[in-house]
Formats: sequence, C-alpha cells, structure tokens
Amino acid sequence: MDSCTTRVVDADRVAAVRERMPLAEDLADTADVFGLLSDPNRLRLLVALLDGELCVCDLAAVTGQSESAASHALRLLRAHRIVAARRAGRMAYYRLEDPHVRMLLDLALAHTEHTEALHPERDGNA
Amino acid sequence: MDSCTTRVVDADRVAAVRERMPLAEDLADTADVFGLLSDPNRLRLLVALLDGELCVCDLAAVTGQSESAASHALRLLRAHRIVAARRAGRMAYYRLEDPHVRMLLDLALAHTEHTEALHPERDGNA
DNA sequence: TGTACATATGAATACCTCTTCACATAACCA
DNA sequence: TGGTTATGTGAAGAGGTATTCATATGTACA
Repeated sequence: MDSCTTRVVDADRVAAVRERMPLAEDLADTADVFGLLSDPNRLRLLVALLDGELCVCDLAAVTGQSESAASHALRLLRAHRIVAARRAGRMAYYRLEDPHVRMLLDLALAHTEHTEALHPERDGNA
Repeated sequence: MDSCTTRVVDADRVAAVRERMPLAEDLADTADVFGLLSDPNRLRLLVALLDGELCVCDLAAVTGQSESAASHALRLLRAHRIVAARRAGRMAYYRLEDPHVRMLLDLALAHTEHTEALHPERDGNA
C-alpha cells in the first residue's frame, strides 16, 4: 500500500509502530482539536467557560478581544461542537460542550501552574 | 490595569473569571504546546516515539514524510524540549522527553479511538 | 585520504489563520 | 414604526507555518 521510499534501520520497530499508528482520519481530527486549542484567545474563551456559560460581550471583555473577534472564534469552536450557544432574546450564552476538551484544558492548565516552579522568575495568578 | 472598553452584562462573573484567568505568559506557553500537537505529521512523530526512541530515517518512514521534513519537525519539537536526541555515530535517535505531552497524547488518542461518531466541519450556521 | 551516508539547515514558496472593518440580522423598546 | 442593542458574517490584509530543494555538517569506512 503505502510503501516508504526511504531507508529503514530497524524494520521490526518500524513495522510495529506502523501497526499501532492510528488512522490518518483520527490523527487529523486530533490535530484539529489541538489546533483549536493553539490560540491564546480561544484558550481564554474556553477557560472563561470552564465555570459556566457567558454571553458574547462578557466573553469579549474577559478575554480582552473585540466582540467581532470573539464571535468569529466562538463560531469556529461551535462548528467543531466544542462550545454550544443558548439564545436568550438578543443575547447568546455560550457554554463549554465537549467534556474531552475540558479534560485537556484541565490537564494543560494544571501542568502550566505546576511547572511554574521551573520558571521561578514569576509567581502565581494576579 | 487592562480596562475593558466593551460593555459587561454580568460584572461579578466577569470579575471572578478574570481572577481565575491564568497569566498571559502561561496561556501563551499552553497554546504553543497545543500548536505543536496540531500538525498531523508532528503528531505521527510523537505517536511513533511513545514506545521508545527511533532514528530520523525510521521516523520519516513511519510517518510517511521526507527525511528533511521530519528533521525540520524534530528540530521544532526539540527546541521546545518535547523530544530529545541521542547521537550514535552519524545516526540521531530521538525520544519523547516531555511526560506532560505524553499524557496529552494518551488522553487525546484514547478519546478519538472511542468516539468515531464525532466529525466537525458541520457548521451550525444559525 | 576520499567517498558515501545520516542528519541538519537556509531559503523560497504556497498555504493557512487571525484580526479588523463594514455591514447584516434580529430582538427589544420608545 | 423606527431606533438601539447584541450578535453574526464576509472580505481583505498581515502575519505565520509547512513543505521542498539545495546544500552544509559531520561520521564511517574503504
């Protein structure tokens, strides 16, 4: 099928790893999720939503971006089912919908807080 | 400090979330890590290294990319202390060095394998 | 010593992403 | 009804990123 044109040193290990390699489709989906978490402003939006729903203008205020930028980011997150919106009149309340992303966020943030010991030039939160 | 020029609906919630918001520096670091995991080829490299070290040409073969591309990707991962290299003659054996990234990978891959039903690109398009 | 080999790297290109601006949509209120 | 407010969206520009090609570096081996 997909023959590799390059040399191989440890053919057995290569074959074994290839066997365990997830499907390209699954890897692409996983990479997409990580990509959605790779922007500081989107990260701020999701962190803000960890405690519960917020409307767009509050999310914009908390994350320090324009409401248009926040709306664009929320649209992207919504398209990937990571957040969901509840309409109440002319307001839109967003919530974190994906429990898996919540786990990734918790793990990642716990790590950065935990490894602040490795960056002793700065102390904890504001 | 950083005053928000936009309206706010729930001022208390906004203040509380702001209090809990991690430092911009930490958020940027976290976003960087996620960004490094947001490319399918880099993801393949890291998955291949979950079981142990491999040389560059084997990594290129396993991940289906050119050795130059693999080397570029490994250089990036190495610069962020996610992988480390061991030289043996003219070969370079890379290993996964960051236990936190290993956890993120395990968590993410376990999730994608268990949820085949979830697929994005379907715009909610309100 | 010279040649072949494994890896590293710089530059160039094509692609993608984020932000902003302008405007659209839709709900609320006088 | 018209005006104001909250959010949504398209287009465009700036900036970032990934891949490739060519070449450099350094090791091994004849």
